[in-house]
Amino acid sequence: MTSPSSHPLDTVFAALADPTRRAILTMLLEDDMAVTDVAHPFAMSLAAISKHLQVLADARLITQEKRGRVKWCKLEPDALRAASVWMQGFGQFDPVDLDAFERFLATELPDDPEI
Amino acid sequence: MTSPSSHPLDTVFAALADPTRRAILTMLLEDDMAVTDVAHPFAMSLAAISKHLQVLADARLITQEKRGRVKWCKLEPDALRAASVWMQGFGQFDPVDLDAFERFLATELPDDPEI
DNA sequence: CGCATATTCAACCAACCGGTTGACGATCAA
DNA sequence: TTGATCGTCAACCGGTTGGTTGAATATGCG
Repeated sequence: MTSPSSHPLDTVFAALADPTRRAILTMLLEDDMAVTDVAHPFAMSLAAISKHLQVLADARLITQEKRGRVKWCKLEPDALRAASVWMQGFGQFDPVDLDAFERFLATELPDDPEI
Repeated sequence: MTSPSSHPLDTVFAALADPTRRAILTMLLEDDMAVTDVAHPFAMSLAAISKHLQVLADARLITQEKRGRVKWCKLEPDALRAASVWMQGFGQFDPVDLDAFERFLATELPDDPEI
Protein backbone atom coordinates (compact mmCIF):
# COMPACT_ATOMS: atom_id res chain seq x y z
CA MET A 1 0.00 0.00 0.00
CA THR A 2 2.95 2.26 0.65
CA SER A 3 5.82 2.54 -1.77
CA PRO A 4 8.40 0.06 -0.48
CA SER A 5 11.35 2.43 -0.86
CA SER A 6 9.95 5.22 1.28
CA HIS A 7 11.52 6.05 4.62
CA PRO A 8 9.37 5.23 7.66
CA LEU A 9 9.39 8.89 8.62
CA ASP A 10 7.89 9.78 5.24
CA THR A 11 4.73 7.83 5.93
CA VAL A 12 4.51 8.88 9.57
CA PHE A 13 4.75 12.59 8.80
CA ALA A 14 2.47 12.30 5.78
CA ALA A 15 -0.10 10.57 7.96
CA LEU A 16 0.15 13.33 10.56
CA ALA A 17 -0.28 16.05 7.94
CA ASP A 18 -4.04 15.53 7.73
CA PRO A 19 -6.25 17.10 10.43
CA THR A 20 -8.82 14.30 10.22
CA ARG A 21 -6.15 11.75 10.94
CA ARG A 22 -4.71 13.77 13.82
CA ALA A 23 -8.20 14.04 15.26
CA ILE A 24 -8.60 10.27 14.96
CA LEU A 25 -5.34 9.74 16.84
CA THR A 26 -6.56 12.09 19.55
CA MET A 27 -9.79 10.12 19.86
CA LEU A 28 -7.85 6.89 20.13
CA LEU A 29 -5.95 8.31 23.09
CA GLU A 30 -9.14 7.85 25.08
CA ASP A 31 -9.75 4.27 24.16
CA ASP A 32 -9.71 1.68 21.39
CA MET A 33 -12.57 2.20 18.96
CA ALA A 34 -14.45 0.43 16.21
CA VAL A 35 -14.27 1.88 12.70
CA THR A 36 -17.91 2.97 12.75
CA ASP A 37 -17.47 4.78 16.03
CA VAL A 38 -14.34 6.50 14.79
CA ALA A 39 -16.31 7.70 11.78
CA HIS A 40 -19.28 9.01 13.75
CA PRO A 41 -18.16 12.58 14.58
CA PHE A 42 -16.89 13.28 11.05
CA ALA A 43 -18.89 14.73 8.19
CA MET A 44 -17.62 12.25 5.66
CA SER A 45 -18.38 8.76 4.46
CA LEU A 46 -17.42 5.62 6.32
CA ALA A 47 -15.32 4.57 3.35
CA ALA A 48 -13.27 7.76 3.64
CA ILE A 49 -12.61 7.10 7.32
CA SER A 50 -11.71 3.52 6.50
CA LYS A 51 -9.08 4.84 4.09
CA HIS A 52 -7.72 7.27 6.69
CA LEU A 53 -7.38 4.41 9.14
CA GLN A 54 -5.50 2.43 6.51
CA VAL A 55 -3.07 5.32 6.10
CA LEU A 56 -2.54 5.42 9.86
CA ALA A 57 -2.03 1.67 9.94
CA ASP A 58 0.50 1.80 7.08
CA ALA A 59 2.43 4.37 9.09
CA ARG A 60 2.19 2.00 12.07
CA LEU A 61 0.55 4.76 14.09
CA ILE A 62 -2.35 2.42 14.84
CA THR A 63 -3.04 -1.28 14.65
CA GLN A 64 -6.37 -2.85 13.71
CA GLU A 65 -7.67 -6.12 15.04
CA LYS A 66 -10.86 -7.73 13.81
CA ARG A 67 -12.98 -9.38 16.48
CA GLY A 68 -16.28 -10.68 15.21
CA ARG A 69 -17.58 -8.26 12.67
CA VAL A 70 -16.08 -5.19 14.25
CA LYS A 71 -12.51 -4.05 13.65
CA TRP A 72 -10.90 -2.41 16.65
CA CYS A 73 -8.43 0.42 16.21
CA LYS A 74 -5.67 0.89 18.74
CA LEU A 75 -3.15 3.71 19.08
CA GLU A 76 0.45 2.56 18.60
CA PRO A 77 2.68 5.35 19.91
CA ASP A 78 6.09 3.91 19.02
CA ALA A 79 6.15 5.30 15.48
CA LEU A 80 5.09 8.67 16.82
CA ARG A 81 7.84 8.58 19.37
CA ALA A 82 10.41 7.83 16.68
CA ALA A 83 9.28 10.89 14.75
CA SER A 84 9.37 12.90 17.94
CA VAL A 85 12.93 11.80 18.57
CA TRP A 86 13.92 12.89 15.08
CA MET A 87 12.36 16.29 15.61
CA GLN A 88 13.86 16.96 18.99
CA GLY A 89 17.28 16.85 17.38
CA PHE A 90 16.48 20.24 15.93
CA GLY A 91 15.23 22.02 18.99
CA GLN A 92 18.34 21.33 20.98
CA PHE A 93 20.94 23.15 18.97
CA ASP A 94 20.30 26.70 19.89
CA PRO A 95 19.72 27.82 23.47
CA VAL A 96 15.95 27.73 23.72
CA ASP A 97 14.41 31.17 23.47
CA LEU A 98 11.45 30.45 25.66
CA ASP A 99 9.91 33.86 25.20
CA ALA A 100 9.88 33.54 21.45
CA PHE A 101 8.60 30.01 21.70
CA GLU A 102 5.71 30.89 23.95
CA ARG A 103 4.83 33.79 21.69
CA PHE A 104 4.79 31.33 18.84
CA LEU A 105 2.56 28.89 20.68
CA ALA A 106 0.18 31.67 21.65
CA THR A 107 -0.23 32.98 18.13
CA GLU A 108 -0.04 29.84 16.06
CA LEU A 109 -1.62 27.02 17.95
CA PRO A 110 -4.93 28.00 19.52
CA ASP A 111 -6.60 29.32 16.37
CA ASP A 112 -8.35 25.97 15.94
CA PRO A 113 -10.01 24.13 18.81
CA GLU A 114 -10.20 20.93 16.80
CA ILE A 115 -6.96 19.43 17.98
CA MET B 1 0.64 30.26 -1.06
CA THR B 2 -0.87 27.81 1.35
CA SER B 3 -4.60 27.33 1.67
CA PRO B 4 -5.63 29.86 4.30
CA SER B 5 -7.90 27.46 6.18
CA SER B 6 -5.27 24.81 6.85
CA HIS B 7 -3.98 24.28 10.36
CA PRO B 8 -0.33 25.23 10.88
CA LEU B 9 0.43 21.64 11.84
CA ASP B 10 -0.88 20.49 8.45
CA THR B 11 1.79 22.37 6.58
CA VAL B 12 4.55 21.57 9.05
CA PHE B 13 3.95 17.82 8.93
CA ALA B 14 3.40 17.85 5.17
CA ALA B 15 6.72 19.65 4.76
CA LEU B 16 8.46 17.08 6.96
CA ALA B 17 7.01 14.16 5.01
CA ASP B 18 9.49 14.57 2.16
CA PRO B 19 13.02 13.15 2.60
CA THR B 20 14.60 15.84 0.43
CA ARG B 21 13.12 18.52 2.67
CA ARG B 22 14.22 16.75 5.84
CA ALA B 23 17.71 16.49 4.39
CA ILE B 24 17.67 20.22 3.64
CA LEU B 25 16.69 20.96 7.24
CA THR B 26 19.54 18.79 8.41
CA MET B 27 21.97 20.68 6.21
CA LEU B 28 20.69 23.98 7.57
CA LEU B 29 21.50 22.82 11.08
CA GLU B 30 25.15 23.33 10.17
CA ASP B 31 24.80 26.85 8.86
CA ASP B 32 22.73 29.21 6.78
CA MET B 33 23.02 28.45 3.08
CA ALA B 34 22.35 29.97 -0.32
CA VAL B 35 19.76 28.28 -2.54
CA THR B 36 22.38 27.10 -5.04
CA ASP B 37 24.48 25.56 -2.29
CA VAL B 38 21.46 23.82 -0.82
CA ALA B 39 20.74 22.36 -4.25
CA HIS B 40 24.28 21.15 -4.88
CA PRO B 41 24.21 17.68 -3.26
CA PHE B 42 20.84 16.74 -4.78
CA ALA B 43 20.29 15.04 -8.10
CA MET B 44 17.53 17.36 -9.16
CA SER B 45 17.07 20.72 -10.77
CA LEU B 46 17.56 24.04 -9.02
CA ALA B 47 13.92 24.85 -9.66
CA ALA B 48 12.83 21.74 -7.78
CA ILE B 49 14.95 22.70 -4.78
CA SER B 50 13.60 26.23 -4.98
CA LYS B 51 10.09 24.79 -4.69
CA HIS B 52 11.07 22.62 -1.74
CA LEU B 53 12.48 25.67 0.01
CA GLN B 54 9.22 27.51 -0.63
CA VAL B 55 7.31 24.66 1.01
CA LEU B 56 9.61 24.83 4.03
CA ALA B 57 9.20 28.61 4.19
CA ASP B 58 5.39 28.34 3.98
CA ALA B 59 5.53 25.99 6.94
CA ARG B 60 7.76 28.54 8.70
CA LEU B 61 10.43 25.90 9.13
CA ILE B 62 12.93 28.20 7.45
CA THR B 63 13.16 31.86 6.55
CA GLN B 64 14.77 33.27 3.44
CA GLU B 65 16.53 36.59 3.19
CA LYS B 66 17.83 38.02 -0.05
CA ARG B 67 21.17 39.83 0.19
CA GLY B 68 22.55 40.95 -3.13
CA ARG B 69 21.74 38.27 -5.66
CA VAL B 70 21.95 35.39 -3.24
CA LYS B 71 19.06 34.31 -1.06
CA TRP B 72 20.08 32.94 2.31
CA CYS B 73 18.11 30.14 3.95
CA LYS B 74 17.98 29.90 7.72
CA LEU B 75 16.55 27.19 9.93
CA GLU B 76 13.64 28.41 12.07
CA PRO B 77 13.09 25.77 14.78
CA ASP B 78 10.00 27.21 16.48
CA ALA B 79 7.50 25.60 14.13
CA LEU B 80 9.30 22.29 14.54
CA ARG B 81 9.18 22.64 18.27
CA ALA B 82 5.44 23.27 18.15
CA ALA B 83 4.94 20.07 16.21
CA SER B 84 7.21 18.25 18.63
CA VAL B 85 5.13 19.50 21.54
CA TRP B 86 1.96 18.23 19.88
CA MET B 87 3.52 14.81 19.36
CA GLN B 88 4.88 14.42 22.84
CA GLY B 89 1.34 14.46 24.15
CA PHE B 90 0.97 10.97 22.76
CA GLY B 91 4.05 9.31 24.14
CA GLN B 92 3.20 10.13 27.71
CA PHE B 93 -0.02 8.26 28.17
CA ASP B 94 1.09 4.69 28.53
CA PRO B 95 3.99 3.65 30.72
CA VAL B 96 6.87 3.73 28.28
CA ASP B 97 7.89 0.26 27.16
CA LEU B 98 11.54 1.07 26.60
CA ASP B 99 12.42 -2.37 25.34
CA ALA B 100 9.82 -2.22 22.63
CA PHE B 101 10.82 1.31 21.77
CA GLU B 102 14.48 0.49 21.38
CA ARG B 103 13.60 -2.52 19.29
CA PHE B 104 11.56 -0.19 17.12
CA LEU B 105 14.38 2.29 16.75
CA ALA B 106 16.81 -0.47 15.90
CA THR B 107 14.67 -1.97 13.18
CA GLU B 108 13.02 1.08 11.70
CA LEU B 109 15.46 3.94 11.77
CA PRO B 110 18.88 2.93 10.52
CA ASP B 111 17.77 1.36 7.22
CA ASP B 112 18.59 4.62 5.45
CA PRO B 113 21.83 6.55 6.04
CA GLU B 114 20.42 9.63 4.34
CA ILE B 115 19.15 11.37 7.45
C1' DC C 1 -33.23 -18.70 6.76
C1' DG C 2 -33.54 -13.66 6.19
C1' DC C 3 -32.31 -9.29 7.58
C1' DA C 4 -29.55 -5.68 9.72
C1' DT C 5 -24.89 -4.19 10.88
C1' DA C 6 -19.78 -3.54 10.03
C1' DT C 7 -16.40 -2.83 6.84
C1' DT C 8 -14.11 -2.89 2.56
C1' DC C 9 -13.74 -2.80 -2.56
C1' DA C 10 -13.91 -0.65 -7.10
C1' DA C 11 -14.48 2.91 -10.00
C1' DC C 12 -14.42 7.52 -10.56
C1' DC C 13 -13.21 12.56 -9.87
C1' DA C 14 -10.94 17.03 -8.97
C1' DA C 15 -7.04 18.75 -6.74
C1' DC C 16 -2.41 18.52 -5.36
C1' DC C 17 2.67 16.99 -5.57
C1' DG C 18 7.20 16.46 -7.16
C1' DG C 19 9.64 16.74 -10.86
C1' DT C 20 11.11 18.58 -15.65
C1' DT C 21 12.37 22.27 -19.16
C1' DG C 22 12.96 26.87 -21.03
C1' DA C 23 12.45 31.66 -20.58
C1' DC C 24 12.98 35.43 -17.65
C1' DG C 25 14.48 39.33 -14.26
C1' DA C 26 18.21 40.80 -11.00
C1' DT C 27 22.61 41.41 -9.65
C1' DC C 28 27.59 41.38 -9.84
C1' DA C 29 31.94 41.91 -12.31
C1' DA C 30 35.17 42.90 -16.29
C1' DT D 1 28.03 47.18 -22.03
C1' DT D 2 28.53 42.40 -22.06
C1' DG D 3 28.33 38.44 -19.96
C1' DA D 4 28.02 35.16 -16.16
C1' DT D 5 25.58 33.81 -12.02
C1' DC D 6 21.46 33.48 -8.85
C1' DG D 7 16.99 32.34 -8.45
C1' DT D 8 12.08 32.24 -9.82
C1' DC D 9 8.21 31.71 -13.04
C1' DA D 10 5.19 29.28 -16.20
C1' DA D 11 3.71 25.47 -18.45
C1' DC D 12 3.56 20.84 -18.55
C1' DC D 13 3.54 15.80 -17.00
C1' DG D 14 2.53 11.43 -14.50
C1' DG D 15 1.39 9.82 -10.05
C1' DT D 16 -0.86 10.39 -5.61
C1' DT D 17 -4.46 12.07 -2.35
C1' DG D 18 -8.86 12.73 -0.36
C1' DG D 19 -13.20 12.42 -1.21
C1' DT D 20 -17.61 10.40 -3.43
C1' DT D 21 -20.89 6.69 -4.64
C1' DG D 22 -22.69 1.80 -5.18
C1' DA D 23 -21.88 -2.92 -4.85
C1' DA D 24 -19.83 -6.70 -2.32
C1' DT D 25 -18.44 -9.45 1.78
C1' DA D 26 -18.60 -10.93 6.46
C1' DT D 27 -20.74 -11.50 10.68
C1' DG D 28 -24.38 -11.51 14.27
C1' DC D 29 -29.31 -11.95 15.49
C1' DG D 30 -34.31 -13.33 15.63
